[in-house]
Amino acid sequence: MPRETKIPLPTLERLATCYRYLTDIESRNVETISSSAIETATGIHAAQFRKDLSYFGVFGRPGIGYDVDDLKRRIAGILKVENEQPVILVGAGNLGSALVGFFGLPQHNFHIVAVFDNNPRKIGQTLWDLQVQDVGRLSETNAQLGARIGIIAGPAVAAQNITDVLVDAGIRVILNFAPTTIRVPDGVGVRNVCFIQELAVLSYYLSKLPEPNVG
Amino acid sequence: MPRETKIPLPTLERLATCYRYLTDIESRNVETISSSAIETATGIHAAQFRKDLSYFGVFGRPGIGYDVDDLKRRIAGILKVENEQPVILVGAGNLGSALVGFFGLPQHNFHIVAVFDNNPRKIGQTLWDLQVQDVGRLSETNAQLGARIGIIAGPAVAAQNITDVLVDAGIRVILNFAPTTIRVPDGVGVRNVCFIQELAVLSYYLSKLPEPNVG
DNA sequence: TAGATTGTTAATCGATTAACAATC
DNA sequence: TAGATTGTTAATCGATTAACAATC
Repeated sequence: MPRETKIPLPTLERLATCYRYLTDIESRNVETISSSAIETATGIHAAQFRKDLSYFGVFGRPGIGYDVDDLKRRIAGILKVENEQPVILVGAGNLGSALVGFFGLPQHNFHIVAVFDNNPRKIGQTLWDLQVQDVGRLSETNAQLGARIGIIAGPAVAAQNITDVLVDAGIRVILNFAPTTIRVPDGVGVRNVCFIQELAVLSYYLSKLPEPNVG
Repeated sequence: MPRETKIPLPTLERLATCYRYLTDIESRNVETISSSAIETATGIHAAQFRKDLSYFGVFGRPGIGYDVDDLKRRIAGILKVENEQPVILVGAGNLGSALVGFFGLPQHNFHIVAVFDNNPRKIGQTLWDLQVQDVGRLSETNAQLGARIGIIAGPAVAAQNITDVLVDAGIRVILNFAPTTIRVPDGVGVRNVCFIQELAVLSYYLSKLPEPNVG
């Protein structure tokens, strides 16, 4: 099998942004869209967007632009988000609860099919339509469910243990909300979301901004 | 005033990661740490980390490494996270509630001092130690509080309105959790966190991973 | 046809990495 | 001193942008 050209990570992130945008405008009756219209709406540079698509041989029509439905389908095909995918979540705290209840997830074909925690006070409780399960039974449960996407919404101290359990249960990619670095074996993908780091970067921005209304 | 060298964004993100890590190990009695130990712990390449620090004239000792306390203080000074900073939050839903209750925020000197919503059923309710206020009074309230950091935890359809209100109220940097692109005037900083986009990128990873146990 | 917008190339820009003299 | 690790330079690498012939 010929190796696919290595796709830059920023390209994938931009395609995800674009896909989210196309989902937004689907309801409106727009048939075609140009790369510069996408730039206006999303901030993604038009030439860059066209280049991003060119990695995958996605084509618009010169002089016209892109068919919205077609473009959306093509990007969905690239990101492999056309079909429902089961997701398991570890950590039934506030954040975990927010994620399970987040209506945007099913809308984008991600379905949280099980929630786990190690806190006996939480195990057995109901979170929306799911019953919180003992994290000790995660592997067993996922043998049935077959999820390959996992979300860590537990505290930093537990994150590495949770990671190990997830990987053991066949999870192949992990979205980590715990503010700590987790180690995974080769062949497992991780993305980290860390509120505090985001705020820290914004704090730097803030310190560099000129003060308004001074003098 | 001589213009400071433009700092690469990835440098700031790495410094934020490093800072979070140094906060973690503060409790353990480690006095010094080398750039390669930081690489092991955080995945940040050692040479890159040293280069990152060099933008700011932060120095370790050849042959020894970095004094942990000193390094932490210096990075805090760069990111301007040494002192408590007030933060206001818009959106008292599940995510907003999770953020207000997130113990990691005060630990890192970010204090959510007010929560707003436009839903009459939520206004007046208590979220942890805060009472949800009418978003219509945000500007008025923030005139007292003086927060310059804002968090958007509302739905995508409301995000642009919320943004405008925040900017109007003197907010200078915004952490946006709504899955949509917001427009801000020049001089206002934004960072977006979008769960769905993270999952979409992971979904791509997943499709590229070799299937284990096949054949 | 004229106008608009594409895909792609080449030029630019910026970030990462390797290497090493300096130094604790 | 010998070993370790720094800060910085130069080389490499990769991503972004501008420009334009092709084409609807």
